[in-house]
Amino acid sequence: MNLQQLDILLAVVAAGSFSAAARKLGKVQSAVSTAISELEIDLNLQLFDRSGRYPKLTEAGARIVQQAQLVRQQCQQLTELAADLAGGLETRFCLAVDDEGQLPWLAPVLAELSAQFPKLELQVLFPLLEDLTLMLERGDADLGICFQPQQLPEQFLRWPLQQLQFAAAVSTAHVLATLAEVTTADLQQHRQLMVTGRGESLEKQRGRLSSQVWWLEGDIAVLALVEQNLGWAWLPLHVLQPAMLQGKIKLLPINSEPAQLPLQLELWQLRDKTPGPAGLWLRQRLLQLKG
Amino acid sequence: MNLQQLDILLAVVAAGSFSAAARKLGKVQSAVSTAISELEIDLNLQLFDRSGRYPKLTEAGARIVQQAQLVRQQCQQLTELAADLAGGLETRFCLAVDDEGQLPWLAPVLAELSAQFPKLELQVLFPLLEDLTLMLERGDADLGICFQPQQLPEQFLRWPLQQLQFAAAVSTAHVLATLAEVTTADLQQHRQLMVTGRGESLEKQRGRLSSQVWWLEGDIAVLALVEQNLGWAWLPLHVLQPAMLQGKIKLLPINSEPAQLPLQLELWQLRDKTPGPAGLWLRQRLLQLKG
DNA sequence: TGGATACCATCTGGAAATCAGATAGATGAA
DNA sequence: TTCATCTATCTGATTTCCAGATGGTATCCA
Repeated sequence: MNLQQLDILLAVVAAGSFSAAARKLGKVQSAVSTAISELEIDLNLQLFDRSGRYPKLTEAGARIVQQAQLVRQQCQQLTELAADLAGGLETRFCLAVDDEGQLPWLAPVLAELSAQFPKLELQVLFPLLEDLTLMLERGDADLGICFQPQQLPEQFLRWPLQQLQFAAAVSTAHVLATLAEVTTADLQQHRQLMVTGRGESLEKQRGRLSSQVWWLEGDIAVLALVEQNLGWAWLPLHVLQPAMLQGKIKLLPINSEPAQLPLQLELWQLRDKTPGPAGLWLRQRLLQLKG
Repeated sequence: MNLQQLDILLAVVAAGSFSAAARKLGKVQSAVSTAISELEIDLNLQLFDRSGRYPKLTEAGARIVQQAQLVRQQCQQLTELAADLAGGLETRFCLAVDDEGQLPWLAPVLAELSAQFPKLELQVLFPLLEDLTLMLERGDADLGICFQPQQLPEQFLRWPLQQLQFAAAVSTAHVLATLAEVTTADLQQHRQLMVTGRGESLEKQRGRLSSQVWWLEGDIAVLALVEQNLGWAWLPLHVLQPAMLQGKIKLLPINSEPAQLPLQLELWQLRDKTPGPAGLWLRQRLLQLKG
């Protein structure tokens, strides 16, 4: 069996006769005739009923044509994939996002990415803090979305994205929730819930006020424990919102500083790495999203 | 691009080297080498890194191999389908069942059929009474499951299947449900709900007692209207059972005849039609189900 | 370091498949 | 019946395909 034979078979079905298919394929009629004959021999099946003026598909032939179309589609996909890869498309693209709390605004962009690069194999991971920079450094991730750090690393190219508002929150059942105004001294006396990566770093101490801290991997986990009244925490507003609307938690009104603390979100990429078309597209799309 | 090239590619990946693949394929090493080379030229992609002793798939090559396997699978399916069809497998098999109320016991058999003939294209229809015989006669259906008729047709081969128990039932809210014993005279005075096909026939009058009848296509519809207290009906016990357990309907105790009326289920096939392997298997399986 | 082994790329002549064109027979419409 | 159009088959020329030989390279081991 042969790909050409299948192509010819499909052409014959589309054109309605061997001769017409031959004309359309730029071949001689005899070529088509023999190709079909040999396909019939190979499959040990009569595909056409030639008793009339025009060849007519047998029932078995019709089934075979269906399957032949599937084969052709897969071949088509293969050549398209090859063309994409030859054009430099990444075989695998890994986006590292600091915390899955970003997903709500990120998911629509990923949907666009999927439409733009249907053959791309995408991986989205949520490493926190220094875990993310480590992945970028190692080349395990191609592009990173994270918060502006206190000490700026040299090996990365960085672009600003949107600002996220952080606020301090507690369960409505918490002692702090009863106060009309809260001081940092108040905060220091209660357990603080904080986000951590899997290693140690200075970065994760940012925002620490309390001496007693529980560390959790991810905003979602922190929020869950805040709801369970296990402490207070700084969290992005959009992560807090649903629980606030349900009346489970309350924002803390802090006296000496603004109740809401803005943090700059950034897009990172290893300086000496040239991204492929999907990486370029995604970078550009994320930057224009900011404006 | 070529099917052979893809085969060779897969063989190389499996064997780990061009030479080993050649040995396994019964070809010369040069054939494999040129085949891969030309595939690379066709796809405009480097599939292997040849810098080492053994060729190593590139990342792009790995993606291509995945897709090549899909192509091969579809081709495999095509040849298997061709072999099945060449072996006489029906391109399409239509089973006609008198009423979908039979499905509970029939579905497991169809599951077995699916396992036995995975490539078969099955159609299951539920024509009633004379609609079913018409479909068999016309060749629209290959095998029929229906009730033993009053006048026996000559053009069919017939095999007995199991017996089904029929009973008369009404809604628990019906006047007849209050009686401790019911006579045919009682039944004659209330609306009877009966099954009908889409045409007219004598057969559908069987079991008619009342002068006032509503006709419905199928037991399910009849049961639904019985539950709505729109009349009484003869129905198979296994159709009545769920509604009985829910207390929606009640069986009628009839004085002069047994409360339950058995009807013989039969398997039908056009006398001069030779079935394919799936038809033969299904017939045999249904008959051994009876014993 | 040098030899042995297994690997890949390339070349070449002969075998095999493929193709275009010609021919003959068949069908269906006018 | 005639004519246009179809399919099957044959044939010689071209092209492709293949096995084998050869040379260069990577890896292992003494």
